[in-house]
Order: sequence, then structure tokens, then C-alpha cells
Amino acid sequence: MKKYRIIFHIDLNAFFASCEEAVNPNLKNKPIGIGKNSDRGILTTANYVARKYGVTSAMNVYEAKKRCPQLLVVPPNFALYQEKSEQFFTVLRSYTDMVEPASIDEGYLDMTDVLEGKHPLDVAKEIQDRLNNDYDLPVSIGIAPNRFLAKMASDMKKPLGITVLRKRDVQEKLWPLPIEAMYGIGKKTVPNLKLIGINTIGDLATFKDIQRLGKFLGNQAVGFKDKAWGNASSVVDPSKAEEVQSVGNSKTFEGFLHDYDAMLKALSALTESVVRRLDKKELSAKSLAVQVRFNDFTNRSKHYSFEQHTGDFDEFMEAVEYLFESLYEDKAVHLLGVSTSNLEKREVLFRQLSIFEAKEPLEKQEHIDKLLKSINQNYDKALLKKGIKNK
DNA sequence: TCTGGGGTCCTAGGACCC
DNA sequence: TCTGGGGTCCTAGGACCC
Repeated sequence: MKKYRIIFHIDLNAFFASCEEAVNPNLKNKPIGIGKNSDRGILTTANYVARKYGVTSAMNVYEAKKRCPQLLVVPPNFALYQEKSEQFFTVLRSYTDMVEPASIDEGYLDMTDVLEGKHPLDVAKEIQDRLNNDYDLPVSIGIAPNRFLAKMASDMKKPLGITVLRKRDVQEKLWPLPIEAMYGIGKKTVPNLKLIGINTIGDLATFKDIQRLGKFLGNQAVGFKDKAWGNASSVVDPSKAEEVQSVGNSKTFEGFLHDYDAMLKALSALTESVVRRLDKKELSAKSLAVQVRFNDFTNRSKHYSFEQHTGDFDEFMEAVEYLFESLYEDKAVHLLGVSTSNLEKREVLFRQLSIFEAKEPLEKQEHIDKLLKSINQNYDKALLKKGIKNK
């Protein structure tokens, strides 16, 4: 008999707002939104009190205040959210090592081998209570045999819901949902699917013409159809947490930028912030991309590959200036972004460096110089020396 | 209501190799 | 002479998610 895995998807409810309420209990029972308090700003999150008035995340502040005049707009405090997120994952990891963070406020757990005969619902309730009582973090939990169903399930009851979605429940509980509720189907795809008569997840499941479906969903057509039947991967990969793919910063300019020098200055500030974050994560990057959004909302991006991994501001800026020069058009700029990818832990680069030991002295020195430049000076300098000595 | 900032993954087309 | 196919890697751009 095939054994189903038991996957939990745990989702923090109105996470940023919950964090603010946790440190400032006065805010509880009041409508709050997280965002910059200006008419043109948008809310990243609204708590459930505010949602009753029709305030949603991604809504702009002006509109939100129209719907809920007494709304309190709280500026975001990302350091706090980071800290609470770490607490959240620490609690999850106290139940199983098989935890895969999906974002700052949600994670997948493979609970199959740790239940020890306990009922999944009871364990879920325990996790939920603990997070809510000890950390002021309300969560919704979805329990299912795979990731997709668990994710859909955690969405069905919010806040503080626990929902079990078995494969045999799919027709009754999943199929009636509108197609836009399906994870992975976004606002560009929805109109196309409706055009061919797919309005619900059930419609997708029973759609016969896979060729035609492929026109809109590409290679993922079969995968989406499988999911609509409740078939999806149940692999929870804890190592994914460490494998950051990119580190970048971007900024939208409310008044637009018109001046080339101002743009470069902004890019320099963004690059500085990227360097700081790479330092903190002890990562170096081999690729860098610059993104520009013009006032007509067209996006352009360009990409540069370094000869070797680096975390050096000057090297980054050289690339940024080079890329931006070729992206620049004589148009006002709405957004600028700098993003690094192809990342590697500096520690790993050091290990590669000691392998390099065998090569020519001159070449080696150049290599070391470059690396040194690109790597945190003090702490890493010591490490480097040690690495060479040990060789 | 014309709107943030952090990401991930996918795809099409070109370069290049065998 | 004017013609194959497959594979991989890279880049730009887009869709999607929280």
C-alpha cells in the first residue's frame, strides 16, 4: 500500500501587522495597515480589523483611508519582521528538521515521520496555539499529502484556521474555487483561461484539450492539470533555505528622476545597500543586473558577469555604470534596481583558494589580491592567512 | 487605485559546440 | 555547394508570489 506523506503548510496571518501588534498591544483591535504614510504609498499588509472595512494588502493608502478613515498606517520595521520570522522557524524546527521556508512568513513541513501515532490535527493545533500564545503570531495551517494541496488548504481558513485537504476531498473542496484562487495562476493568465471556458479549478481539471491548454500555460499545462486533480510533489527540501539565488535592491521614485547624475547617485546607494546585505550573508556574486523602469512603465534590464565572484563595491559600480550607460534612454525614470546573482558563500571561495595554492606564485598573488579586495577585510583576512598556512 | 520591494522560476532566442 | 540535429549555456524579459 502506498504511504501518503503528511505535509503541513504554515502561513503567518497578516504577518507584518501581527508583528506590530505583538510589540505594541495597543494596536490590537484597531484597524492598521503597514506602509509608508503618504497618499501615493501602498500597504504591504492590513490586519484583519482593517480587512473588515475592505482594506487589502497592495492597496494604496489613499484608497484604504477612504474605506476606513480611522486606519492607522504604521511604517514597516523589517528588522522586527526578520526577528519574528526567525522565532517562527525556530518553533517549526522544534517539531521536525524537514522545514522548508517558502518566504519570510510561510513554510512547508514534512511531518510524516515525526507524528508518532499522534493525530496531525492535534499536532497542528499545538503548533498554532504555541505560536499564538507564546509569540503573538497567529497562523493558518494546511494539512495535505503534498505541497500544493497543503498550500491551498492553509488559504481556506484565515486567520487561525486548520484545514485538512485529502485527495478524496479535491472535487468537493478544490474544484468549486475560482481559477484565480489556484496557486501559480496569476492575473495575466486568468483572462486567457476564461476565454476557453475555464472559470474554476474543476474546469481546469476536466479540460480535455491539453494542446490548447498548452497555448496558455506552456510546458506547465500538464503540471497544473495534475495539481487540479490533487497530484503534486511532496518533497520538502530544508537545504533550499540556504540557497539564496539573488540579492538585490530597487527603488521607485515618486516624482521620477530626470537627471543622469541623480540616477547614478541612486544606483550607487542601491549598490551600497546590496554590498551591505551580501557582507551580512557572507556571500559574493558572479553576476550583476541593472533594472530600469521608465515613466511609460517599460522595463529594461541588463546583466554583467564578473570573471570571478566578488563583493566589492567599486567593482560593482564599474559594472553598474557600464550597464546603465547602455540602458539609458532620454526618458524619465520611475524605478531603478541593482541585483546580484550567481552567489557563493565566501567560505567556499576560500576553500577554492587553498586549492589554488599549487599554481604559479605570481598568478596566485594576483588572485589573492583580487579576492581580498572582494572579501570582508578584517575577519576574512585572518581566515585567509590561516587557510594558506594550513595548506 | 496607476501602485512597493523583496524574491523565484520559466521561456525564447542566440551563440557555440559536436 | 546552401544544408542536419542535438545539446548547453547565456541573456532579456515576463509571470507570479508574499
